[in-house]
Amino acid sequence: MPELPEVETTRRGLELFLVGQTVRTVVVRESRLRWPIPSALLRELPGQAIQSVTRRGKYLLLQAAAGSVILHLGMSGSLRIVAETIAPEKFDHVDIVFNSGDCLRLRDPRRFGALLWTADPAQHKLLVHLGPEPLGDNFNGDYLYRKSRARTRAIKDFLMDSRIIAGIGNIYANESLFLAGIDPRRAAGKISRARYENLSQAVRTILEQAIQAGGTTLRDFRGSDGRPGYFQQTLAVYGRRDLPCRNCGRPIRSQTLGSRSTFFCRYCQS
DNA sequence: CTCCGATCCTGATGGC
DNA sequence: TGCCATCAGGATCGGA
Repeated sequence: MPELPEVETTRRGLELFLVGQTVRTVVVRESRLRWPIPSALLRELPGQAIQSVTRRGKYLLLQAAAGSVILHLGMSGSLRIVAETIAPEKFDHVDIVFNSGDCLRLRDPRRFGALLWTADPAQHKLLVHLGPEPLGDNFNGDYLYRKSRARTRAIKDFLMDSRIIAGIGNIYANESLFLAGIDPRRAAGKISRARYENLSQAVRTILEQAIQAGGTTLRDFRGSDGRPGYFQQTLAVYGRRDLPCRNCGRPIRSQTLGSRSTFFCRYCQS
């Protein structure tokens, strides 16, 4: 599934290809995604040139003069650049077609993704409440420490709250907490400043490593999109229930936390 | 503030 | 072998 690192890698690839291209038309074969594709997008986007491709959390933004396309890949979304003459396959729901004859094709079997239009991304409902970027300058141990005071919810739940930090999914919350040696069930408000410093570093490290891994696999994202668990070999705890901890060898535990599967080592995380 | 369940959807899985 | 039931999973939202 596309996580922040994969979205970032996709962004880098799209940026090279899309900036400067002008949209000729938008072809919608299935409008029912997470939200219906707004008619404003079909009305406003044709004729617009893509000025930049940016990312906010797991959202991709294609910015044009009149507004921005907001893209989210959900669980199963993928994007490819193909010639418009290539026949779409099942689940290829939308083409954004450019004057060049190429198009940006969105495939999304589960349709948890989104394709939206906004005149002003800074004001958009989905983006305006997002916390800082985990790889940005405003994210550090101090920030987490301040935000978490008097909070009783589990640290993992806290980390996955996009209003606190943008774009940390289940996998990276699990992995970051393992690297930082913090028990995912621990109350956010009872973690020391020093441990939050560790945690913020761990989040950065994990995401940067995954971007590297994603970069390798996604280099040819324009071609096919087959990519089986690019970060899989590196995962320390996620999906490793009952397998030996890579640190101490004891079995990885799993339990549901905040209605999400959670993996951790009882001995290496406290 | 916090937790819970529902929601959107399909591929993967596990049981029979 | 095949069919059916279950469920994961990102993010939002309403309700307790």
